[in-house]
Amino acid sequence: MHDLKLVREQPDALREAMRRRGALDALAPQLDRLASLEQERRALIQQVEEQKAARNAGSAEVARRKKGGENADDLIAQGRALGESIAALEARATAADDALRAILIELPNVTLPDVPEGGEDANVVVREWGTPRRADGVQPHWDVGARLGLFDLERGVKVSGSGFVVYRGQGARLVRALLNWCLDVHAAEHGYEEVWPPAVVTRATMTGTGQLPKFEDDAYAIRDDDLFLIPTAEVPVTNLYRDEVLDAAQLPMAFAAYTPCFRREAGSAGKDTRGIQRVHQFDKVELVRYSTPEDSAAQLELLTGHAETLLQRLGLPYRVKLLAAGDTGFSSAKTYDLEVYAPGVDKWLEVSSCSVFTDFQARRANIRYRPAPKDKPRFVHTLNGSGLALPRIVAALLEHYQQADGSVALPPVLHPYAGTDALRPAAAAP
RNA sequence: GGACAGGUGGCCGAGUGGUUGAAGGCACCGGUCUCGAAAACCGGCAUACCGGCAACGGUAUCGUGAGUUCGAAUCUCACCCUGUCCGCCA
Repeated sequence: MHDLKLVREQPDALREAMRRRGALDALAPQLDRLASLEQERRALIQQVEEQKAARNAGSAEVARRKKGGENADDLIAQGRALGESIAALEARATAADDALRAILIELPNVTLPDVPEGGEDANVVVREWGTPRRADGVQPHWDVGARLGLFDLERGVKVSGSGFVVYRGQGARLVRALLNWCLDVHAAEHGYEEVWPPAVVTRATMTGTGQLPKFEDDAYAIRDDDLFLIPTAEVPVTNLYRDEVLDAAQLPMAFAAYTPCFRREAGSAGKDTRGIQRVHQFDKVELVRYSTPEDSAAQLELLTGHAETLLQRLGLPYRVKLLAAGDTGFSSAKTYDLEVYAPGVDKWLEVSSCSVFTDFQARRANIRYRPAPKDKPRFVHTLNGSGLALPRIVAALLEHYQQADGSVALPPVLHPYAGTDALRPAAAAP
């Protein structure tokens, strides 16, 4: 959500930001409307407040006269007339305000200056790590998974429908191992507080981080209770401090949270869905940071580095992509995607997305901090990034570490967590 | 799910239709006093929006939303939340 002041004082900046996202054509009518609604709203508010002031003065006079035993019928009649006029004006002001907010809440964030303009084609690979394994002769992960009995796609469909996976045996253990290892590294080495939040949240919470109202179709909803299954731990964790004022000394704050993530993936049917590349429920450890505005750019680099550390320790070759404005998410001001190379499917798989949201989410969720004891509260900057998102990490491990004998070696960091140094064919699952 | 009680400023707490944005206390800030501190005393101490260069003026806010009224923290309705008891339960 943007500041109304930006709408009024720098309409060109807002327009330029939308142009850089390639969204100006689509949003130009709304931007024009925004300007006129803003003026209308202000004019109406002035009239309403003027009349309310008159009514308040009249009411005070009624009180004074009644105390003195005088008649006040004329003033009461006058007040009644004012009341009707106020109600009419107020209805118009509310309508203008609602229309204004409806547009404002669906405008994406302004990207930072160093974000390239344009769409997906303008994304920039800023660095690469490791040497991708040659794709020749590498089995895709779904074949490996089936052969080793790591997951059961058919029965996932039976139980929950298309897009749901059952991990089994060593596969289930691997998922648990990865999650525990990720959390341990972030909590013990990177200074994150571990949190275990609810996976079901209210409409207000979903709105705070920007999932609603625009993307309601993407979320699983529990309609009887107006609750939603979270698409990422970002949602409950960023909303932890909604409507609060933090002390400057508390910043930056850093949280690491594991949750299952639920996404309807409406509109992406058939797109990279083979195997476990895109599923409706997956597991992810999410990093969330709150910082001062001055510090947030540096915090994004720090956060991205924390996610990269994990990929390096897993020995998975990856690249870091700075997303162009048009490919940057609705709430984000700047995003790095981390992609690991999966030789079995011969693709770069997105396993982490690290973003700074500037004050966009903080404004929606009303998360502020006080720079110094006497200062006025300011909005914090929020950030988050995956560290890491699982199914694709599992896929990349199965493909990158495939051995000639049909087994899959595991990187040393996982041995104590997985209870083994490799995944080997076991007795076939029934 | 049922019954009762309750939600007032950073905290506690008064207030059942008319100078109540809201008594009083605590906390906090400034000052007097003091060598210094404590105590005591004096003063200050919410947020958002609108207008204004500013001084300042106005409007709104007593869980949330709607309603009654010239006027609502106070009355009505709905909803949310908290506590206690009962029921159910991993």
